[in-house]
Amino acid sequence: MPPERKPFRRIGPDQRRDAMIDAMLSLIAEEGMAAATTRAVAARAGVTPGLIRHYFDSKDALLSAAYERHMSALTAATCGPHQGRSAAQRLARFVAAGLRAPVTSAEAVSLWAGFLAHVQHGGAMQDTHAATYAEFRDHLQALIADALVEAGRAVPEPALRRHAIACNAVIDGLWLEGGMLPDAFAPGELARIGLDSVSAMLDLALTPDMIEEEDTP
Amino acid sequence: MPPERKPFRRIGPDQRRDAMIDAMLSLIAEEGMAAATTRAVAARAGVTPGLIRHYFDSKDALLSAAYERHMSALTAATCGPHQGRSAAQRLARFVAAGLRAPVTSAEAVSLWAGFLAHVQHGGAMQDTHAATYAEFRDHLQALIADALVEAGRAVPEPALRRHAIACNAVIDGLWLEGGMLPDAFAPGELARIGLDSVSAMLDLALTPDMIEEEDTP
DNA sequence: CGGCTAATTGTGCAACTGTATAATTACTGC
DNA sequence: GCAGTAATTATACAGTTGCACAATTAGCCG
Repeated sequence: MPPERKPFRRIGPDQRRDAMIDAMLSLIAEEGMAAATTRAVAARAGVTPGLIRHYFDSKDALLSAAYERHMSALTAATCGPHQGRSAAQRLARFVAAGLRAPVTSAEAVSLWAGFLAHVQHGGAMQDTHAATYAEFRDHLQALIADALVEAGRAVPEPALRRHAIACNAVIDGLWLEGGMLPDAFAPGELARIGLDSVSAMLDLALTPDMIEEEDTP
Repeated sequence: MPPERKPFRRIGPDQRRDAMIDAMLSLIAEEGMAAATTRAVAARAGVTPGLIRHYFDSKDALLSAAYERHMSALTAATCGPHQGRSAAQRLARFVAAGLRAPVTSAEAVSLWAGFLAHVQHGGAMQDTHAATYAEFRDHLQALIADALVEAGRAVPEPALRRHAIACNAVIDGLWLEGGMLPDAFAPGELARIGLDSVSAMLDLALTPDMIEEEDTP
């Protein structure tokens, strides 16, 4: 009797890559970075450990790919093309989008936390980190500038930078709290607090009705 | 010839414990959580790996002790007894203290990041986390309440809670940015931004002169 | 000075990790 | 159909890790 070997199907290379990245992400989110071993990832992806090395140069490469995917998903969900009649409305929607699921969620924050330590201590992940951070803050600063100009206020660049730093901080802080203590806030509460805070800091009215869905097609 | 054995001195038990905790903390801050193995910690503490188990039930117990120490150091430095003539001044000093070294520093944030992932996934560290967080926010909320009452403003409890959440978020966010991009901000810049933000959010004047050192003994 | 105790050392081990590599097999083009 | 090739499996290996345990020794108390 021939030794039984696991049967398998060949699927598209991109699909396999994605399956492994998905497995890695869900493992980190659910059981933490320490549990995300090559064997565990392979098992969850329904493959043999050896296959990981066929698609990625090393475990670190897989980790980098996973990090990149997670961060670009977050950025896309927040910075995505928010339509709005006014600049103020676009800003309001940006703030609210970042403080709602799926961006603000226990899984997203858990993942980010798992990666954070690895980002700081060398590796290719630092580039992704810097790029993501810069994109987010630049986007926010542009939205703020537009909204202030729209309101007829000329703000010099240093003050604009400070505004962007501060608004970014509130959003980050609320995002963190919301992800780490999911039950401590009512749905929509964080978005409202974020809106109020940014309003106060910029002295610019951002009202809840700005973020409501539009039913007019 | 008798096999040479490492000579050693007996030092107070508390001192040894502290040495191991120190070793663990500096190791995590400098080289990340992954590098903080029992052997590495023992080596840095100038001790044999076996001794760790004599003082701590497990590596996790040492980790918990280290986490507790780091967080209580942070809390003490921020919530510490800030004297001030007015409630507004005490609030201003609280904010500024949290956004200055050593609280806001690459080491402190690196350490926190290293622990963060472990906190979320079980263990005794969650209690420390919850306690630290609650202490910090309650302290902040009390300071805000005092400052608003002092200004003759009666604020209902739900609004007060939202204020505390928002102020806490700005401080956390700025702290994070400051620790992760230490060179992106001028000295004192974060404290100023924090002060301005809290001022705007509470509609309460917190001026830079409130946080200056007093020379009168 | 001489023992007692606990602090400290040294060694070993079983489990696990990332990775290398050879052996198989499912699919593709002819 | 049939060969060729890339995808996939299986196995093995060297290094590390946390931890257990017995052997030593420093300091204290009489």
